[in-house]
Amino acid sequence: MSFSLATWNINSVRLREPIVLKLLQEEAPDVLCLQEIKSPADKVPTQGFADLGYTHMVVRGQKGYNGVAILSKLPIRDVGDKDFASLGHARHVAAQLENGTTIHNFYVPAGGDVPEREVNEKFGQKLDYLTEMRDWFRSEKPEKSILVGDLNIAPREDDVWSHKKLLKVVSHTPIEVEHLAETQDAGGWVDVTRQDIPEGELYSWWSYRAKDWDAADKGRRLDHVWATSDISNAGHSSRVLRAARGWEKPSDHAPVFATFDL
DNA sequence: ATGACGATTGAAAATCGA
Repeated sequence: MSFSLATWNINSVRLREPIVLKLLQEEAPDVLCLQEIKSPADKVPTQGFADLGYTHMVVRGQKGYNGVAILSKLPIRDVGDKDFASLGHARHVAAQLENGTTIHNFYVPAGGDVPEREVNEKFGQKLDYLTEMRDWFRSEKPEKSILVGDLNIAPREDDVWSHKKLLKVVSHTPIEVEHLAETQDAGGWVDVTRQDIPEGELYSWWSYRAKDWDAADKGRRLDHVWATSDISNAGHSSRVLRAARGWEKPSDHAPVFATFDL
């Protein structure tokens, strides 16, 4: 079988229900992983999604902050969550398709402003979150798995608009990139987006503060699609739907897509 | 320097995002 998947930091699923529906109508991924839904589970608007065929949902909600959800046209089974770094936040949930593929949906902490754990507790929490992800994957040895989400790190030089200018900016500092690489290595994860699009500038997030985000194009690739090496060759057709950043009342993130033949 | 904004809570201004 073949299924398509998208990951999107939606920045409030209730406020942006109209553009979620637009994405489902126009792009029709089989599975949509959302982050920053900023809603308790029982307040997520599900009727419109169900009307479009997305009758399955696995969700971890939280009032006001964070929150992740997996919407699916295909049957999915809730296979749990982990509270890495013991933050008490809803930042991870996993679901399994009937063919045995596990999908992890992550919202890694942003990490605050200053990239030093001594002066900024949030930065330390971000690093700790990644370290605990790493240790978990070392012990779990994931197989037949896909990991998506807003990992809040742009690892490569061509994942940011200016490598030099962002070296000391949280999301692109060497220590964060190192932590992400260790996490990726621990699970044997392959970056499917960069497997498909190995060359060139590629972003999935543009700040709300830019006067003209499209013209300035000062973006970062914070949103990722990974797969374990046993199935990474089944991944293809990766793309970023940049147009969604320009939709009515947009999220500051654009959705990232991939298709898997499994 | 992108910090020029936007969402949430709670009912104004603070907090968070990255």
